[in-house]
Amino acid sequence: MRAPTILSEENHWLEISFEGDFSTARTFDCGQCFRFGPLSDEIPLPPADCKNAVSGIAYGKQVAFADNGIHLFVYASPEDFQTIWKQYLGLDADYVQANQQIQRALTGASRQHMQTALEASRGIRILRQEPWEALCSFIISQNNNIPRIRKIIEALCREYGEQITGGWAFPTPDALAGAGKDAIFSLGAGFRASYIWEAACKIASGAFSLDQVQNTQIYEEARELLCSLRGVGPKVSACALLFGFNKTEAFPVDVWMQRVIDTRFGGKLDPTVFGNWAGLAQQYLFYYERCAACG
DNA sequence: GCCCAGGGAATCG
DNA sequence: CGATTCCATGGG
Repeated sequence: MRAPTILSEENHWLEISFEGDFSTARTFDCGQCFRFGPLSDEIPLPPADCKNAVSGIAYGKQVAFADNGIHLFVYASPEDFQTIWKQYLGLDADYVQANQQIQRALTGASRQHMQTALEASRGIRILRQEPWEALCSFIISQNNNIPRIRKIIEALCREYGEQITGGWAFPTPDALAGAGKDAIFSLGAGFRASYIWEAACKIASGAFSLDQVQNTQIYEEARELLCSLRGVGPKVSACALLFGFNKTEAFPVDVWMQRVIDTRFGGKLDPTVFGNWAGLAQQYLFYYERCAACG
């Protein structure tokens, strides 16, 4: 595949050409990340033909993204684009091939539905978030709704994250271990506070290694490692692996996805038919059901 | 197996 | 409007 290319730079906005599709709106609205929203007013507007500009904080930096349906626009330095955001957005992955694999995986009515979901979701990218942020965020996400998840995460960042231009970085495991579980509870995290704090302590002390999860190539082994943490079960581990550890074969099933499986696939859907791109297929099906199908 | 644990959103009556 | 339900996981 063709490598993404910086075409121009204006007002700190980079214009990027790349292969495949990219939808800023769908990528940042499909529930995979919690720290992006409408463009902050401290950031200059992208070129006039852009829609759906978003900004947020990841990898300890404020960043913004937009697109005009043809090219992608990134508010960042060219160096950061090459070393961080290109990978973050999955522009180095072959989504053309991924979509082909997803479309060919099924037959009959199932194949037809997958096709419909893909078209409605075209341009969603699986973001490659930081492992700790993804793990912590999806621990918080359990039995919870998105506005409240965002609120808890922002409180954690404001209280325990490093201050940077435009806000606060996601707090390190060290910082949250030092905070204590009562302090995390008092930010509104509820019963998840002890899960967050225990995970932070294990990672800060070296008793648990995120690098080991990252480097474990056998999916089931990586999943078991994560599930050894309290508060991390099948759903949370799948989300963390998909969004934070670049394990694109992860296939998170929450109540919505179970409903999709029951109503659209007769109660049976084997994620392994999508090979290493099961997680992308899951995002298409999930987004279609939650956002696109219901208008 | 069953209930419970924050709390805000969604849905119901 | 108020009341109820939802949510993913672990512990009692």
